[in-house]
Amino acid sequence: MQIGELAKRAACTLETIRFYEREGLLPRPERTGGNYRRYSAVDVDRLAFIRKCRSLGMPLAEIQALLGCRGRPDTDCRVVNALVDRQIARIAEQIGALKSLERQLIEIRQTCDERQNPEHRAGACGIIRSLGEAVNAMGAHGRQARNAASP
Amino acid sequence: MQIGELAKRAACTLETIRFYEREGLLPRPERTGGNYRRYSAVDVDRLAFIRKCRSLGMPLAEIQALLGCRGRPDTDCRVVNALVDRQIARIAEQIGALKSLERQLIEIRQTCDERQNPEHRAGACGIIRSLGEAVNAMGAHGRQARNAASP
DNA sequence: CCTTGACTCTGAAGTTGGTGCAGGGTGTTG
DNA sequence: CAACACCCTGCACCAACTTCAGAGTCAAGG
Repeated sequence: MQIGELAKRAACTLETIRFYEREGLLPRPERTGGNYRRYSAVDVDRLAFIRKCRSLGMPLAEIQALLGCRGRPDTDCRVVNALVDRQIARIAEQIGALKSLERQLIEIRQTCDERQNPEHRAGACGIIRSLGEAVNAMGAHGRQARNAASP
Repeated sequence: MQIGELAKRAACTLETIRFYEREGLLPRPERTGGNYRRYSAVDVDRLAFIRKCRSLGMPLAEIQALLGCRGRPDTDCRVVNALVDRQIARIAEQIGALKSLERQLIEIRQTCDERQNPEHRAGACGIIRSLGEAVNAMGAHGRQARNAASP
């Protein structure tokens, strides 16, 4: 099959596939006479694995490691467990950080009391004041949720 | 004060300050004879505001808008409310997506039964198998948590 | 006066995980 | 032979910074 078919089966784009190839997650495939990439069922499996891992939020470097374990069945699978555990820990940490953000935002939101500010002037708005105050007792050890503001 | 002092007070790096200047979030400051940036208390406040908003996960474009509201006290503060509400909604959505990931990862983690696989061989590890399976009934409408895997 | 060290400057490139586009080539069908 | 779908490469772009190279500034010590 060619790249469009593979993309359809993995529900991703052609660009993503070529990107994974550049990054070394997918092997360089054979080419047809017209220089088209040609893929097989093995590639479908491998790409499905990668996309599944990505959908679980794993970084490509760790997916790379998991693919290695997958290819060598004698690998100690505690390596695999460790990677998954690390991912679980990361996600849990992010959830914690986001919940903290959510609490703070809701608190800040409530400082705009519509009754005390019936003309809706920003100068009297508690939100602007709240946001000007120093960061107090933020989430944990100085590390912030770096990507909390993704689109 | 010069940039290092401002960075210390805002608990950020020099590069971040220069970056905000390039992006138009901080005004271009006066310079000393030696071409060093010189800042005042107003800049400390403004930067603190920006960092607070960033710590709450807001994108720079929205912080820009909030800074505008902050500068013009007659602005209708419902604009501010809308920005904060939007941010709360984003955070809530992200928490939901991450919780779904967490559930899936924990489920997958449990497929490595240490009793059934006493030699810890990856070939017999249920995790590798689970990760190869198709993505089934993932979080909501095809949209994934793009940045779930931030370091 | 000179040197050392702390501080600052600019501009460019790297990070992550892709997305989008321009400008072309290939292959099938009518 | 034209239209169209499909594919190719290589580069630029997104957010929000971070890192780096190479150079300039300034105060204190010898």
